[in-house]
Amino acid sequence: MCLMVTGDHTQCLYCSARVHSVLNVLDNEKLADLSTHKSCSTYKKGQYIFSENGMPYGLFCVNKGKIKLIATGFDGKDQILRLAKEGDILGYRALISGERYHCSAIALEDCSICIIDKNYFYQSIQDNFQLLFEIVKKISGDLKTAEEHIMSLSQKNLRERMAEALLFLKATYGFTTDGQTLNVMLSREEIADYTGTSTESAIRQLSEFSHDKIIELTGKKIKITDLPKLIKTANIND
Amino acid sequence: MCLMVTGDHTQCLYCSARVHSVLNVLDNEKLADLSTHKSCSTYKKGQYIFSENGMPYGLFCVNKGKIKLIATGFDGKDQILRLAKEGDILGYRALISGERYHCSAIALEDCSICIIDKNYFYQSIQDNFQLLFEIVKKISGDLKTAEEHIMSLSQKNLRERMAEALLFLKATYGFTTDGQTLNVMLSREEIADYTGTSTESAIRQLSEFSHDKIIELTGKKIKITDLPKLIKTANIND
DNA sequence: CGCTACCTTGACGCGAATCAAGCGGCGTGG
DNA sequence: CCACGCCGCTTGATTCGCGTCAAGGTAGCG
Repeated sequence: MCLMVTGDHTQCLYCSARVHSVLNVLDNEKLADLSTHKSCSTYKKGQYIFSENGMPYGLFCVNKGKIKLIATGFDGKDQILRLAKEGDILGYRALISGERYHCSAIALEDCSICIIDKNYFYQSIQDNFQLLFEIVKKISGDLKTAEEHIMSLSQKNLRERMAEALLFLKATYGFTTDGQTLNVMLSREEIADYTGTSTESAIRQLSEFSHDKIIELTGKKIKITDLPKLIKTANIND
Repeated sequence: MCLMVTGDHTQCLYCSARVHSVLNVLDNEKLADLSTHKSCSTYKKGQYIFSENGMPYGLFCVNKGKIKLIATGFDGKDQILRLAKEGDILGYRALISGERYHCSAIALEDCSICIIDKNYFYQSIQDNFQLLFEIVKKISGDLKTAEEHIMSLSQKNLRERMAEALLFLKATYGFTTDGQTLNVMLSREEIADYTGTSTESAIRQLSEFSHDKIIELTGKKIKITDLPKLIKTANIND
């Protein structure tokens, strides 16, 4: 049987993001049932999907669009903690641990997102070892990423961290069709918020990379012209 | 029936650390069975329990002692990522995600630790939703802690981070019987490795706290004499 | 009793934050 | 259609926190 992936995301079975999702471990029958326990929304660029300190009421499942997860410091400066794209789930950490959100999710571009009912989700993971196991692996990956970020922030200088940040963006969103340009448009401030620096320093570092012929900058587009040199600059050991 | 907690940790049923462990969700029968699928070891202070890049062969379960989890930077400087104590499990992240260890575990003092067979562990989490769920909650907590650490490193100055570090040690290991002295002895270098600074700067900051009458230093003992002021210094929002 | 590992303090220099000012693009309203 | 204003980008000047280097003290251990 050939699966009809029509892109009708109200029907999980036909969701275009299905193959990239941890929910793909569910069989067709369960996916069809899932569709009856969720609602769909769209979010404009810049809109909050959920907010720090809010209580989760469901699991977010990204059908389309890019999202940043941020925490805001006491002085108002943001830190980008994670990035998400289609097929990703959001809000699983708070849902699993039964806590409030400790960060906010904001749309980086117009998004289409489904919300799976909380109780249905709890029931699903109890009935389905594979589903919970996939989610644990996801959280484990996030933990590893976070701890690598800790290493980076505590031991590396700005130049190395910025190189890592660009490589992280590449790993997360990939390139556009030209095979060199990062497939995501972030403001300089957002790049700084991931890297853990000021906007001005981020700008200076990017323009230094540009002078070093490692990248090319055109507005918010970033083209990586010398990937080996960028990797070398990042000083990654493992 | 009254449980015999004799402290014989070769029998999980009677392990003194049981009540603090995620494994406590198992019933008596399962705990008894667990004892037949594990081995016990002791580790001297400073000894490696597992190493970065090693393959996990089982789940470590701490019966006694304190442990640091560290990652070593390319310049040889360590970063303390997590701390563990009796009742804690170790090595679950790599085991779940099926990867190599991305950090090393080192005994901060003489330890007694059991190793649960890997395949038995996999079988246990498949047969027992509650066990896996407890472990997910544990990893979720670790992720939250790690992301708070990221915030701290990227936005706070040394004074705030050091205050946070002392509060973290208090939250993890608590006080000794006097109700003020941290129940853990770390070298200045280890404190620096958690805080993300140099040994010299850590020493200077601790001695500044001492002058400010926030703490009292006696060798490696740290007595928190003004907890409210320490909390205020840490600038914690949530 | 001496060696080694850890702790402590001082001096210095650099990386990056901060402050300030000018530029450019885009959307809105006259 | 053009002018205005706002927001993001960029660059320069200045400051300063903290890392690094150096030297000396102290405590524990064989």
